Amino acid sequence: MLLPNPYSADCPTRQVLDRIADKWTVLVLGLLEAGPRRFNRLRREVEGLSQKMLAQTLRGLERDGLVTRTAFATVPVTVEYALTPLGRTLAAALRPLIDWAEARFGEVAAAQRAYDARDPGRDQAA
Amino acid sequence: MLLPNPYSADCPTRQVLDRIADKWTVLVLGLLEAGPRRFNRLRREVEGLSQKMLAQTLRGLERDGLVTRTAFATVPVTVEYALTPLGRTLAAALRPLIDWAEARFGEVAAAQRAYDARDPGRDQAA
DNA sequence: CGGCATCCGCCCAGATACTG
DNA sequence: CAGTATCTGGGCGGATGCCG
Repeated sequence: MLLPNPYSADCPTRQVLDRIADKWTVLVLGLLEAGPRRFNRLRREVEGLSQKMLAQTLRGLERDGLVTRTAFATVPVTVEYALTPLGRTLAAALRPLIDWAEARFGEVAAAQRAYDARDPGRDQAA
Repeated sequence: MLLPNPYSADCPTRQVLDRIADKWTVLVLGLLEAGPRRFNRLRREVEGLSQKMLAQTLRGLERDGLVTRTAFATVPVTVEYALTPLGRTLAAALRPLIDWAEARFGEVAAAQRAYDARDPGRDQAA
């Protein structure tokens, strides 16, 4: 087998990264890591996530074998989403990223302010 | 200070995650982790990355204090991009994700095939 | 409750041309 | 080489309405 190379356009790892690149995937996976959740609960817990995008995100995750969708025949119907074992391994791989964001966001924000405040024309020279 | 909460729309960590969510950021950071790179080299090494999107991505990374841009007064001009210390910590946090993609993409692809081949109407019930 | 279908506006990304 | 400027179209995502 050829080495997987995300820098090649047709490599499957690119598809995987593209899914992660989805605006909501990381957040949804993060919530499901704590336990199964119902549709509207996820919707409420991720601020700014529309019902359409949530449905779309969940279908994509289900298709990739990362979450399971289970419908209970209650009235009205109840649907629960949960991580698969594979999904749990991805959530674990994402953990350092979440931690980084929480630990370093202050430095990023400071860099942004410094960048925006500097002389617009200037340039790092050498 | 309030706890950073990526699930709140106005939390700065959301901005950080949104940057990672960029289609190209992870790939560019991955390349720069191996050492400084010039503009056109990056462009060539990431298949499918247009010059416009690369410029845009690099400007965003520079603004966030994750990469430095250094211009050499050669003819024609030479520009080199390199990770900052902060950028290196992010690249390190991204490593498990890259490794996951390379290790597990086969399972994801298999799940996709199984999903697409199944009876379109069916549904996981309980 | 948990969706799907439809419509639509807006932004993003590609293509192209030009510049220091 | 390393960009910026401008135009343009397609698609993403929001809003709304309907259904099991």
